[in-house]
Amino acid sequence: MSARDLLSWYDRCSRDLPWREDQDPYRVWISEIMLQQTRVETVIPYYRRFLERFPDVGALGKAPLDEVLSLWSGLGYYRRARQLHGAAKMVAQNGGDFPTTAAQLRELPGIGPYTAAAVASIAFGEVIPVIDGNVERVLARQLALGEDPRKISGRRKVIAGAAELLDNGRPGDSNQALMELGATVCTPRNPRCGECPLAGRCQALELDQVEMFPLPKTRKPAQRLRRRVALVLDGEKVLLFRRPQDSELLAGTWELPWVEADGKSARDSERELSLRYSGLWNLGPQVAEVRHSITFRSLRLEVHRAQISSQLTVADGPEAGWFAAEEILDLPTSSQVQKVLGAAGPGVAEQKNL
DNA sequence: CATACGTGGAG
DNA sequence: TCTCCAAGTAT
Repeated sequence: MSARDLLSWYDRCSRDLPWREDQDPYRVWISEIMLQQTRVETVIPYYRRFLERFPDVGALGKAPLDEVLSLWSGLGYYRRARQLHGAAKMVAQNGGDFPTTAAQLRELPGIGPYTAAAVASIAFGEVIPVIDGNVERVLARQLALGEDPRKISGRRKVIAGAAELLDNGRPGDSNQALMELGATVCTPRNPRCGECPLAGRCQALELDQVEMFPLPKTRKPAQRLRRRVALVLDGEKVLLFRRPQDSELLAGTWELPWVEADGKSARDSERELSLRYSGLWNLGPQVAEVRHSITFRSLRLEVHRAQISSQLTVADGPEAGWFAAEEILDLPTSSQVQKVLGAAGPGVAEQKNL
């Protein structure tokens, strides 16, 4: 049972993933950004589309931000897309050559300690351990760590453990092996300890308390919110508004007009809509209800048909536009919008019973 | 150091 | 339905 066992396990059992076809820094970088807090299965189709459209850092740097956001639509954490684009411009400016060390990579927007170490070790062979959620969990179990692996003291122990398991000859594979182990064997629930190449050195297993580690994180309870969403149609076209590029939430994406509904009458909502988006609003019947959750908020979206005065001067409010269904596919949108339009979009609204 | 940022799958 | 949380980063 040793670091060598981990690497040989990886050589035998690693998954075939599209970003493992080579060690091109651009491709490794894109995959690492997409994989931040996002599951492998979710990332794969996005990664393929993205690489097809932006095959190299030059292509990405030259592209309009809107197109990048559009290919990111539904993937979440949209700040990643803007920072990716910003970093691509910086790298392209530098002749297309990536920084080659973790310390230099760390300077690029969107690249923190984890991503810098991942790209440096995988693409450039730097001997540096990566610490992600998988590694924290694997090491917390190995060490039966009785403290939060994200706090200073715990983190020190995790780093030491990861460094010990690092193979100096193949740091990239070695790092991926530890993450792969966490993703496929040393899973949060129902770990498959019988298949673990490190089982012999696992203190949590020895105590028969594998699932007790790592210590649970404290979690903020989700807020419950009810919102009224206005579906304004002009023939096949839907009225959408763009969120400001500097908004904290879903920046730069297009959304349907909405207001908080909690404790408010439909009349209140009409007034708020006109205040926020300008124009005169008339809320019609509800045509759908959509549930959606977004970072500690669970949303109940009541979708209403609505009309707006024809003398709407959108120049007074946020950027607005009318779009047909096919056009919306090419727009930066969030998954929330896709859900609502799927449930109550043009042509569907009439068939909905509510 | 705590908090905010999206989303969808699993149990 | 509900809770947890996944290859983190920025503030």
